[in-house]
Amino acid sequence: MPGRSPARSRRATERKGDVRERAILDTCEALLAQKGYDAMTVGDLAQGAGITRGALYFYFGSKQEAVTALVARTVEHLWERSRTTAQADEPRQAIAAAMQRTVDLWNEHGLVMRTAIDLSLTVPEIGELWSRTADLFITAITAVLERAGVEAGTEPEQASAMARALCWMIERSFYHASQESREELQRASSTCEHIWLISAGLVG
Amino acid sequence: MPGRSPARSRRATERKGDVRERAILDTCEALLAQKGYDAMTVGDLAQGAGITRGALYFYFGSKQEAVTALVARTVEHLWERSRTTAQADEPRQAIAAAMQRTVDLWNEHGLVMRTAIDLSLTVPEIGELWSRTADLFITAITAVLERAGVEAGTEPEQASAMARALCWMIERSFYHASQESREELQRASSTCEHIWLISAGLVG
DNA sequence: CATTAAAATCGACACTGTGTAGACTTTCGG
DNA sequence: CCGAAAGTCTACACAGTGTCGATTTTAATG
Repeated sequence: MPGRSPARSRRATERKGDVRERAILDTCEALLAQKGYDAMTVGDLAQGAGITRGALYFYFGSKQEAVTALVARTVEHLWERSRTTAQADEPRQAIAAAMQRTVDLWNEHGLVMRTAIDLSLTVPEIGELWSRTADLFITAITAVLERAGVEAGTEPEQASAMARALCWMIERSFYHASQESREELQRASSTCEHIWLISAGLVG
Repeated sequence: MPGRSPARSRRATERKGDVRERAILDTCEALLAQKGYDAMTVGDLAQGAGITRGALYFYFGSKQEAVTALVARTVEHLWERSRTTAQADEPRQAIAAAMQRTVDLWNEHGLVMRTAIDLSLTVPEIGELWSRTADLFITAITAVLERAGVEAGTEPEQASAMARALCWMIERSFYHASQESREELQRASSTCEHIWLISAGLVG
């Protein structure tokens, strides 16, 4: 890997490699949509980026590494957004807002997110990224539940564990729905929101 | 594939191939646990079953086919059980019983079930098997919700859609928990049961 | 602007796993 | 006991992977 992780500080001119690297990730995303992870070959990736396999290995050590980088790019963008978004105070509003943001997220990045989920078992790096992302959500849900009056704590029927289950519910529902259509995603969102509200004791 | 699906009727002597086929599937299950799907090779499979690769291709056309057969075997066993299990009338009891059965299922077959879920995207055959299994659960959950007074119908806040979301919640929660430990699975079950009860309006 | 070290690229090679073909052996019903 | 079906093996052709050393391009610098 070239000029990677450590604070890339201010750089005068953009290295040619940076452009290529982006091209590779873009190609990766496109191929993932076209043929899926398994069918996608390192050769395809290189060809799509306009270089040979040999050259591609200069950037990424394997298909997995490339996809991991793609997931990292997407997930960072996702963290960015969640950091800069205001949190509502009133639970009902907070829930509605969170669900809407999540729908947007899946509409934009559904493909990469599904890929991340699929690979989080087999590629530890991706597993780590995704689990950190999930933790963000779980923490947020926990906070809302507690503010709505659900007992705090980590026992099976307290806020933390419930938040985890709700998070998985949303993940899986969106995973499936986002494969179908935007409408389906919207419907899934409504259902999940409803269950979340009930679980928070905000609907009777 | 040799003497497969169609009613195997009563057979005088068991074909040698039937034994071998079972051996292959058993080996497959063991290898899945040891090294996981990706790392498992057709050669490993053959070796584990005491034959050469060439011979293995007599039984299954590929690694995927073998795993599909393993999933089919497990899932059939699962359907069998759900068919012969009595359904309780009282919703609270029905929910508790269903959750307990599901815990048992995951304790026994967690590995294969996780594999099935992972591969249901990439292997259409497995996707079909698993989606049919999920439908069984969704139907059952729907019935319980309706008996508990949740409005019937397929709109996002009616029984059917809610059942689907709850099913995904359980699937995903169990998927993760069953990787950890039996205790974790039991705790996840409690949490899911709690949310199911609340969603059915039976607690609160 | 000539130099030069780093960055980027290429083609060829060795390796591993897949799936197929054809020949050989075992099993077992008639 | 004989012949067909069932089961097995070895050998091969092929795909994709990852590595290596040689070569070309880039861009900072004196």
